[in-house]
Amino acid sequence: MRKELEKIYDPKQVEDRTYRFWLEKKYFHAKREAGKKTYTIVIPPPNITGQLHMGHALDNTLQDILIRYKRMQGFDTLWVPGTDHASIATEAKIVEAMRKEGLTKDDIGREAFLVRAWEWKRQYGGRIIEQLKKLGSSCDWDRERFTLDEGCSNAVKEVFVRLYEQGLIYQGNRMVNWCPRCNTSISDAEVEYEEKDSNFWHLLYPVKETGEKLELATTRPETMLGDTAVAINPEDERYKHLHGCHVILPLLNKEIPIVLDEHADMEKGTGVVKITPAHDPNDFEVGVRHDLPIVRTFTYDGRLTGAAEKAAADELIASGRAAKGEPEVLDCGKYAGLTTRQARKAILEDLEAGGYIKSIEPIKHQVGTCYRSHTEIEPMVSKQWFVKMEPLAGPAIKAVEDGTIRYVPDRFTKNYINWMKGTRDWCISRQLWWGHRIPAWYCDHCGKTIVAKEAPASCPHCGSAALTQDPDTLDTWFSSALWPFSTLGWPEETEDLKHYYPTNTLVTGYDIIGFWVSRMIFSGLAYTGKAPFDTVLIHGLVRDALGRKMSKSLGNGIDPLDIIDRYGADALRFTLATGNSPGNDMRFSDEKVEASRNFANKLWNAARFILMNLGEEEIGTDLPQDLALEDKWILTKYNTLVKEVTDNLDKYELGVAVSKLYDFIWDVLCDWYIEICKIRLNSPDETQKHNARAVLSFVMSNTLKLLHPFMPFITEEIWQSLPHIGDSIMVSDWPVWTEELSFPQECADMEQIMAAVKAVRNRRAEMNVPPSKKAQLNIETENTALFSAAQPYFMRLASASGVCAQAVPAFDTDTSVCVVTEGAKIFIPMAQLIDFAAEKQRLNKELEDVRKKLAQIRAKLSNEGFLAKAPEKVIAEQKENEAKLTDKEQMLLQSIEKIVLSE
RNA sequence: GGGAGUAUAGCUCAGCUGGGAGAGCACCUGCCUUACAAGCAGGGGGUCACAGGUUCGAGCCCUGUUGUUCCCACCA
Repeated sequence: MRKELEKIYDPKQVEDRTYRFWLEKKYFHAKREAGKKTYTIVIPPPNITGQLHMGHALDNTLQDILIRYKRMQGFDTLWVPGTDHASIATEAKIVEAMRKEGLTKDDIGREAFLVRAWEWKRQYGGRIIEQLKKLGSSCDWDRERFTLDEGCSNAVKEVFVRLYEQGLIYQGNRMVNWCPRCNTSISDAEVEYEEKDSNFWHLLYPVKETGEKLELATTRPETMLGDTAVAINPEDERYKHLHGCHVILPLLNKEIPIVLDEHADMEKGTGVVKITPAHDPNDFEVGVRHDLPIVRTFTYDGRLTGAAEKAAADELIASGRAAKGEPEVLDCGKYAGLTTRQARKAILEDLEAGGYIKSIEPIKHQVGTCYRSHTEIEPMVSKQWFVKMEPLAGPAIKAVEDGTIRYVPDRFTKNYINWMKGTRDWCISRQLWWGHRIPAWYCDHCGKTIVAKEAPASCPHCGSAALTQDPDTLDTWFSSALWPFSTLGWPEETEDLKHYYPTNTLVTGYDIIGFWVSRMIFSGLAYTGKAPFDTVLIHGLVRDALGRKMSKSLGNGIDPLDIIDRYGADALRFTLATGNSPGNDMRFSDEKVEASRNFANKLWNAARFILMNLGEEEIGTDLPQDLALEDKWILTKYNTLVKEVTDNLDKYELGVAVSKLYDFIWDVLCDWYIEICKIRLNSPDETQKHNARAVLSFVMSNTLKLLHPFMPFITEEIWQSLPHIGDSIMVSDWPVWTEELSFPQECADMEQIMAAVKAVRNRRAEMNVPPSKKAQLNIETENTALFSAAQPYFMRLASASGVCAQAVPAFDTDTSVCVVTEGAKIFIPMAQLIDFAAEKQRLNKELEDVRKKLAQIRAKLSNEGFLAKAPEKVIAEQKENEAKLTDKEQMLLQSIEKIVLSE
């Protein structure tokens, strides 16, 4: 029973139903089939706080195309889905929600906070999964994972303990980027630079020994209370007399040394730099070199320190439990408790009053901000956990250099290697609650640190049972880095891990190569001994129609769900695949989706036409024995398409593959083949009818397979209506190129006729002859058999009333219009319809064009260099062209003469 | 400061290893030709950013210039 299809394709009638059908049939589920090659992708896990945006839509469309393609090719295919706990982003949202209730984290405590967080996850974590399903993603939902689930947490602990034992994780007082808003440290990669207006304040610090005033510039005067030195360049002639001297720090009246350090750039400013080791990364390094005291003057929530903070720090230092490099804390006295912004103002006022400000110079300044909250980050010395990168980076660079892992497109290799080489130690501890808690305990008694997967009962050093776990959690990316193998069960040697790891293709945007891809690579190599994937397919950003980044603040984001609602998931996927070449950004606009929607509708109507013509006849999936010229032509074209689509998918040129499909379906299949088939479908000959139906059905059904990875819903719907074997197109066999469907001679013949049809149409259109006005075609050709047999084509496609083909010139050329195409001169006797003057003008223009081209070719052919050095094939081609054009020139001259005669 | 991308029709972009400039949208003309007006047929429109170079031949390769986008580092 065949369904009656609607005139306009309605995705809403099809998509949800079809998706449920696939789920029920368990087609997405990977079964670990012995003897089959595997193909595995792990999804870049979206944040549980997130809503599906265009970036996700693109990323997942590309993955689904690859997965569906490989599945049809017979691979044992697994696409692992899941979500990311996104510690900093999620925590921020929960804190924000609590703030509206008038609550803070400290009010409710860690446990109650985590209860809320899990509740949040329960409520929103599923949302984005449902949205991915709307897209048609064929993920194995039975294997869905979450970065904070038991298995992933186990993997995290395993890695932490191993790295600690290998000395690759260490704890230390180091300069970190502190976000006072999020109240946590963040990694270097999480700092974004934004240009802001600011000032250079030129300050004057009195020199103790000479009494002169030393001028220096700063952008952050509020840090001056923490200055522990002033640096000058050892080579700087201007200040040689100050070597070994001291300055008096204004406001505090504290004596601090003048140190000699390369960091002081003689070219910049006055060549003098104030050194604040606790609050500037460079100054910290200077401090280490000169063994300067580190004086912290900011609290972790961005205020100036006071007596209480000083007392706490003093006590810690006195207890002897402070780690090496623990900073001193200053009681900032009258400034204590001010925010850094308030402190800047107050300190500047006091400096001004004391005559310490020489001048103020406005500048544009790149300021580091938190990628999450966009708050200005404060560099702070604080005790954090770090991963030592150097030993891990080496193998990760090698794996890409030696081709174990390949970036597509290749240019991102360089990008990656630069990142890897430049990377500093990775700060992995976060002062947050939502995340993997660091598996480290401190003995309250002896102060030693214990790192273990499970909480130890007592201190292995002193036996004390009084242990306190490190309150911090790990950077989200620490667990994401393990994603390709933690999701498959690592560190357990699970069947899935053995079977599906290493994975194959990782699909992601270039914006997280540093954050994520590089960390997965070194993690995979270090912990599993294998590269986690063989190919990294990089795509660009989806921008709006004006080329701007889609962002919340601009409000120019386009909601993929809205697009699906209006145009269907297939149209969205097709749009995203079509404009896309690896690594390049793309612009998204409604017009493009409309074009895709129109394409879907075109396909739908072609299918309707075929189904309508199949009638009640039972047609198998085989081709008929007796193929017509047009059948051999379309099959040859189809066969080529199979090869092109397959090759381009293998090269990850998904955009090229999909545009080949578009051209074939629209131009070749619909505009030509279906039109030609109408001849036989309307004929009374049942065999002819049957043959046309069978070939149409064959070509459509197999073309649908090629299109299925791109437009899964509509292809399934149509495919099931056509004669088919099996339950679903998504598990049908991917077509392969075959010699049997290659008919080069017939293909060339057909194209000769098509060229003639086009020429006739063209001429008629130029002369404004309506299609209803039929005309006889008299064709002078050496291939009379072909053109005579083509009479039905000309009648159907070129408004011919009849065709007469002869080898010798025998037509009444005086009353005919002539068009010349390859292999034929066609005379159309409709002199009475023509405006002779216009026709003559047109012919002259064409003659001019032909002669221009001819001159070019002749210039080449008379060039001795060309004849000597160009390949024979090219020379032959040029000669052939010359002959054709010469022929055409003659024809045109004759035609012009005819017109002149008949005038 | 270091690196990468990109510049082709009015707009968005293809153009594979050098060998007669392409598509979609937009525009113009003619068609409701019983699958599709979300359609069919035809058409106009380009100094391939600029300047050199290599080559018999350059949109494509090399050098430089300009515009534009992005990444990394630094900016006391």
